[in-house]
Amino acid sequence: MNELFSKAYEPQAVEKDIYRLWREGGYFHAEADKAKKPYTIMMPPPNVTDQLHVGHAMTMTTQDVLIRWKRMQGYSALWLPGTDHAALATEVKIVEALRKEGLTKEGMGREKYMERAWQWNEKYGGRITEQLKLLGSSADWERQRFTLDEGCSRAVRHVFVKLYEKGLIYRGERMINWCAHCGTALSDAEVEFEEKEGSFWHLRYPLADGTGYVELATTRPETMLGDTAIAVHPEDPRYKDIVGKNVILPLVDKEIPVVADEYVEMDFGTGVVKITPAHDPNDFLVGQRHGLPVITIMDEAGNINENGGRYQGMSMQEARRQIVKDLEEGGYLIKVEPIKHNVGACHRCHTSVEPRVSTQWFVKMESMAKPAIAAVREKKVRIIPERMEKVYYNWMENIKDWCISRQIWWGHRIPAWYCDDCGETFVSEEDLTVCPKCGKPLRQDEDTLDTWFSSALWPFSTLGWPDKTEDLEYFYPTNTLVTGYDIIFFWVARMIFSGIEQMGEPPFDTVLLHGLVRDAQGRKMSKSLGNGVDPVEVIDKYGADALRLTIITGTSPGNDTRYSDEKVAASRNFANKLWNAARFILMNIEGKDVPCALPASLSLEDKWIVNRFNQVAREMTENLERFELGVAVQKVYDFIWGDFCDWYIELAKLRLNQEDAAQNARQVLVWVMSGAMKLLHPFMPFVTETIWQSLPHQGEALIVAPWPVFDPALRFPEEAAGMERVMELITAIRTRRSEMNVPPSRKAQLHIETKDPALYQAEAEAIQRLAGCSGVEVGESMEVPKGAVTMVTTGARSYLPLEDLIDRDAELARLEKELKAQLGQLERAEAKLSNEKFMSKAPADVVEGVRANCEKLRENVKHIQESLKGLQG
RNA sequence: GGGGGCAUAGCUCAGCUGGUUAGAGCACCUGCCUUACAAGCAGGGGGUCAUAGGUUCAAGUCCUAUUGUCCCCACCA
Repeated sequence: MNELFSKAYEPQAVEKDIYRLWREGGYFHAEADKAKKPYTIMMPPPNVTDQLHVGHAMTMTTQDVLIRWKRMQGYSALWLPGTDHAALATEVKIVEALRKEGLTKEGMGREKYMERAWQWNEKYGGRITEQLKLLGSSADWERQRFTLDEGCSRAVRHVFVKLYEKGLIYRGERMINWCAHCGTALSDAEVEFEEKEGSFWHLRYPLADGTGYVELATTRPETMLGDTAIAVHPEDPRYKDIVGKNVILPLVDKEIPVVADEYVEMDFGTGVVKITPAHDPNDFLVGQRHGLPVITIMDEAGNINENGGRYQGMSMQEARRQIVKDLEEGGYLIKVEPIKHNVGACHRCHTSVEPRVSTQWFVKMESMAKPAIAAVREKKVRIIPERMEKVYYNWMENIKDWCISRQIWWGHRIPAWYCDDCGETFVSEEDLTVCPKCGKPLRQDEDTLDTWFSSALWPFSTLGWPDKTEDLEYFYPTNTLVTGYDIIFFWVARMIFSGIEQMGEPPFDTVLLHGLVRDAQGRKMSKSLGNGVDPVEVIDKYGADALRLTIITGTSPGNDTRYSDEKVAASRNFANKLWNAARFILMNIEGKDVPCALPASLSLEDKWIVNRFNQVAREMTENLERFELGVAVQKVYDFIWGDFCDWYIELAKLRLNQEDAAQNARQVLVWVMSGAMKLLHPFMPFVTETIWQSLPHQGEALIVAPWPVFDPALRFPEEAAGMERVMELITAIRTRRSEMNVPPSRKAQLHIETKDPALYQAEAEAIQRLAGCSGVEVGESMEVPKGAVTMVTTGARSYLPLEDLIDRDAELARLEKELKAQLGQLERAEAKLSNEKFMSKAPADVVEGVRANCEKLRENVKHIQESLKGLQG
């Protein structure tokens, strides 16, 4: 026997070797193979600098289950892996690393910085892919890509130029979200709103004609430096007279007009709004409508600029304090009211974003959003769970232009060049140096692109696009895109419109959205809470299979799940269960020639287990097709533990000791175990491969073994039902013995009264062994033995004489209780059958079911009544 | 302000298009080292399926409302 087969499963001892076996076998690699159908998953590229967390474990396990299943089904299954340069997220880390060395990016200059960034990237990046391998990810590592590699960069430039030429990319002065800490513009999707305690400062702006003042309220008093008007609602009777007049902007001492605009809500605050077109998106629009000047008062570092007069150089926070103080001293502050309001924060660093007008590059969204919406509406792209479609529509239908330029250096530099001499702008796939118009030197745009611009192209840029490659032809469009519902906007939506725009068809047919993994208390895992789980540690302790099983068990698409060590321990126990079942089989086939094939003749229990296996194979396939991974794995778990181990192996033990029956039993054991390993393999690849390799098998590896297909020749419904009646009896005896505290050593002769003696006779030995009887007597009718307990089960009444152990009154009471229960059920069933409406409206098979049940209950009742009579008499 | 999820055993969750007596894992109780496994085996207790209505022959499942809880979007200064 294989000496690896220690009593307990030790994942650490096998996982590395098995992974190497797969890689060396080249099983992860997929080719454009015309003889096979393609099945493709594009791995959502983790950030280069990421460390494995349970969220990755969820995403990757889900994808690996699907890809392994499809590979076994005979598809050319490509799971294309890679990493994302994660522009801003990574730059933040690089800058931080430099800071520790006392360096700044500005200090070292762009060229030096990029050199260092790439070095840093090489050193710290890529750890994530090694960690993904620990999970068992069967991705095609030969095709691994990086969003900043040469091919992806070429695709990015190609798309940029194409969209620019179509007028879908433009540069302009617009209101954007500015993160002063990161020093860059952000897209709307990168702003998170957090509810914060703030203040509502009520201010008094004097009318320029000296006839009084106007009261207004603001949450951001410092922006008054950029006020170019105040606004009231045109219908507001309170302010009719002042529209068109000027007020004096306090502290700045400048006259600004009072305008009327419907944007103002009369009921909110005082009904007067200060208008700061440069630092509020709504004010910007009001400003445009009224031709107001736009005065930017904040610089890129988040400080008050030269337009801020004596406040110049202060941070926005400092300026606020000083301005409030000055307003108070000047008598302009009426009152301060506490208020809860939502404040936008940078998705990366969580500092408050400041709305700010600046010149940026944008992608025009309207025309691309339309076909992207239609693709989902028409089910060209199916979103699972379906309810998430609404989230997608809602975003796509209200989408604004996408700000794609970032004032950082790590990323795809915008392929735009400016001629300072003639003022022309050139956008080009090739680097330009001199102005094609006037021959003067050109200056390239300093900015880089939003990281999601390149990941939006992932499904085709990774297959060689813009070249027309064989891979692209074969694998595009891809099939299943697996990701968390939290990045529908960032990524899924953008891939869909990019795929349609560039390739003419959506990049995948299905989006499978899984939930988030939370901690045991249901909280989001986060660094600040310190409740994160390191999957590498979990794998070390329990094994990758246990982690994978835990993550898939009990989850359904789109629903969050909780992680706990206890769950992983339970999964580890299941791996151990498999291991021991395999050990048992190996012990029994050692030195014998046992093919992995069903024998010509099958016993009752063989037919039962084979029938069950066949059924489970079908149910699993159905559930996998519906992406119900949690249900699918539950089926095979129950089959292996509940049916195969608890019943079939125990039944087989008998036959293994009988010369004539042993070989058949061995073959069925091997065949079913091997088949079960196939069904479980996508979920628990390491332990199943290890076991499968140890058992007699055909083919070189389980990872490429054919997925079990439902086989009509293996249906044995009659025999399976018979076996289940026998099992019901065994359980009933065990229960009775346990209830009566009969010690296991105490055995008695079992009498079975049944209309189907052949069935029980055939399984007499099994019943004797599993129920702990001294012998079994079967007959069509028999006298109730004295001092016996009675078991009424489907199709049989059985007696177990245990005279001295029986409390006659207790046994009577028990039978009475059971009779009552059965009568109650019978009554309900009969009521249904005599209910005309039920009989006329319920479908025939339901009626038939009730009728059959009714008959069974009547028989049970009869049996119990007879037993009662016997006991009383 | 708009949208959505969840609410089932002490805990974590299944329960597909409504159809016999609502399931599993963990925890708990009882008895077992039955030569694959004590990370195990056998048995057991425990649920008026959040609340109130409604549809139906039939509701955990469908509809309406309510309560609690979590999330997403919007961002009225």
